[in-house]
Amino acid sequence: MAEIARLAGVDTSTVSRALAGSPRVTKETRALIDKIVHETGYVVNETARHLRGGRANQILVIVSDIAAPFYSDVVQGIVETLAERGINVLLGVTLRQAKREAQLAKQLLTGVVDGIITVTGSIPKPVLSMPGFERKVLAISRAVPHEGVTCVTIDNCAATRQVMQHLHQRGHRRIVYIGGPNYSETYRDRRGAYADFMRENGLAELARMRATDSFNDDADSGFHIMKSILNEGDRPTAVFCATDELAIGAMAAARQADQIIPRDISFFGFDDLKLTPLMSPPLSTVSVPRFEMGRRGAEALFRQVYKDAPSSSKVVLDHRLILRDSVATIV
Amino acid sequence: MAEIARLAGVDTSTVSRALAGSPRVTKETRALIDKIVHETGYVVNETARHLRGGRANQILVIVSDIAAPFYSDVVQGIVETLAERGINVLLGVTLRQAKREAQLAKQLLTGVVDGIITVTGSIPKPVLSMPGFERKVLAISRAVPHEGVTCVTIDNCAATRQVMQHLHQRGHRRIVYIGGPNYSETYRDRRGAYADFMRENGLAELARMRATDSFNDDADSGFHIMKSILNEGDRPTAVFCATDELAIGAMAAARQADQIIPRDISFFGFDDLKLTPLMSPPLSTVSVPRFEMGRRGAEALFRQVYKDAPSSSKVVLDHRLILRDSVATIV
DNA sequence: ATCGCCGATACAACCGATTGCATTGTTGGC
DNA sequence: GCCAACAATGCAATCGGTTGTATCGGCGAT
Repeated sequence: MAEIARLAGVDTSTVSRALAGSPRVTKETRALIDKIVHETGYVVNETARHLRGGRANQILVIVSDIAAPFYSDVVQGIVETLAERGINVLLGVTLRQAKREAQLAKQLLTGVVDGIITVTGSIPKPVLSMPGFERKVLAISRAVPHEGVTCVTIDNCAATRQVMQHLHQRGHRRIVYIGGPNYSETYRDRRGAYADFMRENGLAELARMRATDSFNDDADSGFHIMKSILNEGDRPTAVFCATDELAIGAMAAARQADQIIPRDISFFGFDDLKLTPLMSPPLSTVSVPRFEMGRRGAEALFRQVYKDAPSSSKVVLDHRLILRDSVATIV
Repeated sequence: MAEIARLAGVDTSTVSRALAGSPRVTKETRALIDKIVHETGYVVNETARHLRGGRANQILVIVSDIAAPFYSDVVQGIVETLAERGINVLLGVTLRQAKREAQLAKQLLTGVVDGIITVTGSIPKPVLSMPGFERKVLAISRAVPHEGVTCVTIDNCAATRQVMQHLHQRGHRRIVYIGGPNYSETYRDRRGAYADFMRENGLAELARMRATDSFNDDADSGFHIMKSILNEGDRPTAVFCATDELAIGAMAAARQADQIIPRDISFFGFDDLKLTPLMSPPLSTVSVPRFEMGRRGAEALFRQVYKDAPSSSKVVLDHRLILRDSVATIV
C-alpha cells in the first residue's frame, strides 16, 4: 500500500480511504488510485486489516468426521452461506477426541476465528471460560448443555413418535430400535421417544433397544447389530434405525440372511440421505433439512457475531416423514 | 502481552522469547512468566504473529461440493494431516462456478492462506499471475494443466483397463460406459481407456459411451442415464460406471426395470465408497485411496510451502480391483 | 584492580493496514 | 478583501506481537 501511495503521490491513509470507498476522497484521486491498483495488481493484506480491525472474518466449524454424509451436508450449507457474506470457514475434525476439540478451541481464543459452529454436541472446555462465549458459539443438530447458546435442530421426539405411529398403524408391534451412542442428545431423544411410545401402547415388553459400540454410528455398525439381532431368534417385524446409515447397514445384513424387505422385515430410517431412494428397496425415512440447518445456523451465528444480534435458545426446523417401500403392512 | 510483561517486571521482548522457548532467558524469568501466563489465562494473538511473521499457517482446500462422498473423504485426510502439523484448513466450495473459484483465489493473494489444495482440476485464474505459484498450489485427484504443479492421483487409464479386462474375461462384450462430464481429466482418462480397450479388442462397434449432463455426476444422473439406456433396447450385458455414485443410481434404475443384478446385467463401479459393499448386490469396484490422497497431498504441500521443498510433477498412488457380486460370468 | 567477554534483558523498529485529528487550500459570505 | 467553514489530504498513533541490536551487570583472567 505504501508503494501505491508513492506512485499516486499521496499518503497511505488516502489510499486506504479510497479503497474503502470513503466519501472523503475526490473522484480524481480515487480514479488515479484505482488505476494504479489495477496496474500493479495490488491486493490488501487481510492479516494487517484483521490486526487493526480486531475481526478475522473467519468462523470455525467443528465436526467429528467430515466424511460422514450427514455432517458434510450440514457443512456444505454453512460454507455456502458464509461465503456469500465474505466469511471464511475453518474446518476442524475432532475424531471424537476431547484433546483435538480443545486444540481447536484455541482458534477462538487466539483470535484466528470470530465464532464457532459445533456439530458435535459439545463446546470445547477452554472456550467456556471466555466471557460472553454464548454469543460466539452455535450448535447445530445436537444441543449443547449450556444456557444461552443458540441451537439449530429438529424435534427428534416428535419425529420419532410419528415414525412409531406409522409403524404401529401398519400393524407392527415387535419393533426394534437401533441407535448410536447415547452420549449424544440426538440419540437419547430418539431412543427415549421410542421407549415412551412402546410403553404408552402397552408394548413395553416388546421394546428392544440396541446401541452401537462406543463411538461408531456408521453403516458397518448397523450391519453388525442387525446381524446379531437376526441371530437371537424372536425376530422383529420392523426395525427403526436412528439414522439412514445404520439402516443401510442393517438392511444389508437382513438381505444377507435371505430376508426379503419389506416382506419379512420392515425398515425405517432417519435423515433422508440422498442415496436412500436408490436403496433396494427405497427406504422410508424422516427427512431432515441438513443443508438448511447449516444455512440457518450460519446465518444466526453471523448475526450474533457481526451484527450484535442476541443469541436465541433454540431454532427448530421442520422434518417430515418420507414413505417409500421399506415398510410392509401386517394384517 | 504488555500486561504480562508489566506483571513480570520485564519487557515484552523477554516475554515473547520466553514463550517461544528461546535459550536466551533464565530459568527463573521463564518460570515467572509461565506462572503469570497461566494465572492470567493469556494466549498469544495469532493475527499479530502472522502479520509480523508473514505466515498465516492456513491452507485453503477447494472442492466443488463437500457433500459428495468422494471429496469429503479426501478432505478428511487433508484436515487430519494438516491439523497434526498445526496448520488450519479453510474450506472453499465452488459449486462449479468459476466466479466462486476466483473469489477463493483471493485468499492466497491477500495472505489469508499460504497455499491451496484444489480437488477441482483447475487453478483459479488470479493465482496464475503470482510468481512461484507452482509451489503454493497442489492438485488432488484431478491434474491441472500447469507445469510444475504437484498432482496426487491414481493411474486412471490402467485401472480402467483392468476393469475392462476383467469384464472381458468374464465374457462380456456388450459393455456400456457411463461417465461424468468430460471437462474433467479423470473422466476423459477413464472414457478414453474404455474406448481404447474396446477398439483394441475388436469391439469398437459395440462401444457405447454416455456422459451425464453438464455438471452432474451424482447417483441421480446415473439413474436417469441407465433408464434411458434400458429404454433404447439392445441392452448391454455389463455397465462400467466411472464412479460408484453413478453405479448406485444405475443399479437402482436396472432394478426398477425388473432386471436382476448380475444375472441380467452386470455392473462395475469406481472409487470403492464405504457403502458399496452394502449395496444389493455388493458392487465390484476399483479401490481408490481417497484419505491417503488427502494425506499425501497435504504432506507434500506442507513441505513445499513451509519447508522449501521443490514441487514434483506427479504422485501416483496405488489402486486395486475389488471383486464382489455385481458381475456375472457369461458363458 | 582493570579489562574484556558473555549472558540476560531492554530498546526500538517492523509487519501493513485503519482512523482520529491536524493541516492545507479553496470557496463563499458579508 | 478578510474571515469562517468546509472539503481533501497528510500525520501519526495503533493493533500485538517478533527480532536485530544495544545495554547492563557480573565474572574471570591477567
